[in-house]
Amino acid sequence: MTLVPGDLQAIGRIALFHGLTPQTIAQLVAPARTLLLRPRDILARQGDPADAFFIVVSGWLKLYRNNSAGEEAVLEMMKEGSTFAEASAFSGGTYLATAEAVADARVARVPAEHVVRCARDNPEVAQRMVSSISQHMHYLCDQVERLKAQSGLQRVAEFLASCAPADQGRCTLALPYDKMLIARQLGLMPESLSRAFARLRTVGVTVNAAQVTIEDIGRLRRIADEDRASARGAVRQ
Amino acid sequence: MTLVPGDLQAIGRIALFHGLTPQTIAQLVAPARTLLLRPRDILARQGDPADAFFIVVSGWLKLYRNNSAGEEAVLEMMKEGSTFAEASAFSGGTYLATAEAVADARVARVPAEHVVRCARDNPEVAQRMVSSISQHMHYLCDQVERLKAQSGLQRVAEFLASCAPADQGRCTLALPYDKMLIARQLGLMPESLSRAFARLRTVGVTVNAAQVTIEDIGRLRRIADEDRASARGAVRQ
DNA sequence: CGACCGGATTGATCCGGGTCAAGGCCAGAT
DNA sequence: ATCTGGCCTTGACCCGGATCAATCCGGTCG
Repeated sequence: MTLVPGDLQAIGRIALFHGLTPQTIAQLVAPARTLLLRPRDILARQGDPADAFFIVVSGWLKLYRNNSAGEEAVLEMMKEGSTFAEASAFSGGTYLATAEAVADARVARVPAEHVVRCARDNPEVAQRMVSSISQHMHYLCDQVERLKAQSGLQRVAEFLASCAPADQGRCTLALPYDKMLIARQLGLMPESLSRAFARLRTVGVTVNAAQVTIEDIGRLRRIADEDRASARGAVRQ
Repeated sequence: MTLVPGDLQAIGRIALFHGLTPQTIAQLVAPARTLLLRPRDILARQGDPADAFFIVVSGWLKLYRNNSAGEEAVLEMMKEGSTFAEASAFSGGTYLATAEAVADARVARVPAEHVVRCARDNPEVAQRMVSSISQHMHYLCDQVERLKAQSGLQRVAEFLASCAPADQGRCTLALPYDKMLIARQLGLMPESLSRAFARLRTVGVTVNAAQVTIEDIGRLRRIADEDRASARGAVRQ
């Protein structure tokens, strides 16, 4: 299915392409097709040749890998504006993870060789692609750091803080997808996530189904940033 | 200090540049300077503007981040042939981690703007740079997967297997750097690494100071690849 | 409407690994 | 040769999170 004008608009809004002329963007996505995905549809499979680069227009997808024992490790969640596989498409490699829809989603698919050509013709485009890759690396580094240096409780606190629209103060929000996914994304079992939510009640966080209210976002951030021992102390009544 | 012929030779041998003509390589590293580092010297600091890209000619460096609580999380160890900061240098960003020598090291430093110019002039070079970035992403994805899906013991088993020259059979090897670093790289405390080595004795792994002998590398690999429960079972006498 | 099913919570228990402390070992300094 | 300090190992203990199981809840489908 070809892109509708709304898709093009959505793509123009994403940070990756900010500052590019509308013509450049139009040219870049000219041969793109929109894919409509339903939950459990697979967009790309880890290990397959990366013959395209993807831009999420709407919906949610999870990026995950399954190890040889069969359990899946969720690497990242993608929503509107997220991009996937730019590095692999560029370098002629394979997809580093499987991308699977977890809600109805619209995704623009740009053939790899077209992206490579555009980047070759227009250094500005090449620049943006590498910036985008760089952001992904940044995200992955953050994730490794968090897994090595934070407790599960702290990762949950950080996740909630990252969902909040502001940097401090009070807020209420809705969890973006189900708790099982949140748990797997944070490297926890669903039961452990439940208990983490329960412990966070002592610092003014209440979770009711998908509804979350946070009394003080700053406090949550501080818990995430402290060392494990202090964080433990902070949630004791 | 300018590059010596040996440096150029070493750089030509690394995978990133395989297949490029000697002239192209020479041009790429023409303005490079060699830095001589001693243990604890810092090559680049997380957050500083990425004004150069680095190629390790010899020695060992650790890439790490320190969180706000002050503890450091080791992301990666670099040795001869490793490259660092290509994505950041390319996109005009900042270094994503601190690079610090842990043994005497020689590192070639290529100014960022020169790399960008070379890539612009020569699509082949751009291609290689992105491939290199892609490999780094691959490594980071692997790491996230391991931290989320494997137990400490399994990560140790995988590390040892990755040090082994062969895929199966018996071998002896020397640990590449001290155990404290190995532990931090695997997201463990040094004590836990010691205990992991001790538990692996039951599957034919003996560690004596830096000397390791592995009876059956395949068995080690299998332990790393199983699920946590089976791996636990495998090391019970 | 009731049956059903998958997600979410809660409890009981177990194990991995972190923490704290003591001691061994080796290398370099005095 | 002795001292000293850093790395490593070992032991005792505790805590976080996994596991197993029961229950609950909300939505869907007959």
